[in-house]
Amino acid sequence: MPITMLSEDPPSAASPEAELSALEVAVIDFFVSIVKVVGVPKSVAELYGVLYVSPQPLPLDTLIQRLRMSKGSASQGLKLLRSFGAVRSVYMPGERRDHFTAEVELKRLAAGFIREEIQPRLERGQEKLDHLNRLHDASNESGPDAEFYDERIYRLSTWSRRSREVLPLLGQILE
Amino acid sequence: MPITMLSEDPPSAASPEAELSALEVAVIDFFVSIVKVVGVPKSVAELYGVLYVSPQPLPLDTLIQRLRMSKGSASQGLKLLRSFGAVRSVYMPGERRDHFTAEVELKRLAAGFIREEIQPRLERGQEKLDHLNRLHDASNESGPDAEFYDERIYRLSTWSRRSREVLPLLGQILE
DNA sequence: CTATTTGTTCATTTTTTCTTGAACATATCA
DNA sequence: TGATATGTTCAAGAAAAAATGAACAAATAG
Repeated sequence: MPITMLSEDPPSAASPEAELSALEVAVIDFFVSIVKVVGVPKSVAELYGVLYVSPQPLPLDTLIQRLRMSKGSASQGLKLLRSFGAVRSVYMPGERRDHFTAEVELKRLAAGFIREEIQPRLERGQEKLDHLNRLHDASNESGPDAEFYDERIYRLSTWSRRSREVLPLLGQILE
Repeated sequence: MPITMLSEDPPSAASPEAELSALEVAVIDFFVSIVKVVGVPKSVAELYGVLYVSPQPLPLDTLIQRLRMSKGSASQGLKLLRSFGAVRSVYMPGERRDHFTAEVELKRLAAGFIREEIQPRLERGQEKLDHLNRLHDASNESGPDAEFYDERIYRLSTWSRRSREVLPLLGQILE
């Protein structure tokens, strides 16, 4: 986020091509700094940041102009944000273009992210684990370390189960 | 993990340059499949996988030979794993080289990862948030959307606090 | 129906991240 | 001490991920 985009004026939806305000820059900066935790591209954090501090829903154009971002990135970023439920498109009477607004409940954000990003990975892990179990059952290992292998493989199943138990809880904990 | 490295033989620490066994490949495959959740390089998952199914602690050489990995990657990967507490180096009587063994308690693994990777990021986020708050206090905004901005900025603090509360809990939940 | 606006997809380019390998440091042995 | 073994660091190359921009599709206004 170039410092040169700073503006003293308050952010305004009335002027789509206005520079980002100091407030907007600071909010975006916050989102960009934490978004790496969840492995999402910076551009997505930028989009979310602008929508987060916008009193009005904004159309694609406005986001592109204010963030100096390509249409492709913006379109894909919004698609991702919508899949998480982090952004919704809002009907604006008399407006032809889609307008987007940010979902701001932490609980929902977390739930969407877990559902779309974490769960699928855990499922793929589970498939690998099934394969591993079949392999182990078939081999009928009987060396001196047989017990060790049994234990380690069994432990993976425990991990897998534990993770699947904890994830939904996480959603509940967040208020 | 090339399929050509498959071996029907049981994994053996006695033969450091032996091909990876089918069991080892399957275990590594499992770790590689889930490691993207935590944003750690594949090579690190491979190292951990080999140690996880090894009845004996293994030295760097062995890991390099069996995984066909460069010395640099192996050294750095082990450093990272040690920082998480996912791998410990073990004293082996009469052995000159360091030997490594995997920590297998999910609770400890999670705690180490949170401490080393998540917490620092949240702290940097908190700094950004402090900056944002100073900015907002100084500006003394009074437009029609003043309340809206107040609410959104306040909400970020709530998120930040909530995250810091939940993380330690996570460690406790995992048995 | 046609022209225009709006939005998506995807091949290419750019950026970031990971891996390698060689130089350097450190420790141990003879 | 010098020679060898072990391990780390880091610049450069390779691989992966993200961003761009142009072609395409869909919708709507005239």
